[in-house]
Amino acid sequence: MKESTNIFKALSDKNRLRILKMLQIKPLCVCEITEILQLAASTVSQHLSLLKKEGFILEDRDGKWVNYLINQRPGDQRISAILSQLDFWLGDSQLIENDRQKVKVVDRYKVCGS
Amino acid sequence: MKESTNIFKALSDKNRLRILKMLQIKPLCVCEITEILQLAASTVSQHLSLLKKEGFILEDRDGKWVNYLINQRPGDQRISAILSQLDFWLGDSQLIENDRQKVKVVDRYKVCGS
DNA sequence: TTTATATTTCGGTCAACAACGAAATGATAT
DNA sequence: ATATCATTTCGTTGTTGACCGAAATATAAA
Repeated sequence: MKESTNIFKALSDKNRLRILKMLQIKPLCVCEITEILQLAASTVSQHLSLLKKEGFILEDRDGKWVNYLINQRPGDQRISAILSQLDFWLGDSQLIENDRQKVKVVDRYKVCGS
Repeated sequence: MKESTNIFKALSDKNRLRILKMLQIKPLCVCEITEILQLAASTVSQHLSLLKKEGFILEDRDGKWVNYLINQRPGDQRISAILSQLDFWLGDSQLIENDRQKVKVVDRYKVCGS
């Protein structure tokens, strides 16, 4: 029997919250997120891996890209509760708003593999 | 303007969650919580200080004791949402159930200062 | 005032974790 | 098959946070 993980832990990291809010705009691949957050690709990959493990997001391979997207039907009710109320929990954040603006215009053919 | 603190951070620590659930039974002083969690009093004091700062609990000095209690009217809506749904977020935990049983019988005149 | 008890603050240790770059892997295109 | 690009895994490093004991503070009792 495995000790249940603390659901709040996955959300205690600011960059993981930023990623979740970005994915609410549209699915993104690792290098797009890397570009917006200005973190190493390996770091972003690890955040995504954790969010996936906890059930917040899904991955969908598309050729050489791996797209990550919000999990619309999470097994755990608490996940869907959080996802549907993320704005309520986070409040206003200029940083996150900026991220989301960038998501709308990011182009993987430009930002990846220059 | 102050950067808003991440509300999930206060809840990412297991012992702080245990404390919150204990205080939902009844107000407790530091040494009672110390006895039940089997942590140093200084550690418990720090957890309580953080929970108070975030608005989850209040303190109420009573002579040499400082009682901590759930904040029934938190300024932040998110706090009351969490407090009223803590069971939903935490699920079943034998550890926490045990804590709460102990809260019901703990006696500060016995466990403190001997 | 002195003593005792409860709590907080302080300084330090250790473990957990976020971050990085390099190497390994997966997939496409040449 | 080889080259290229996207991603993941691995090993390391610096930071953060939980924890402790000792010292300082607050209150009550003697």
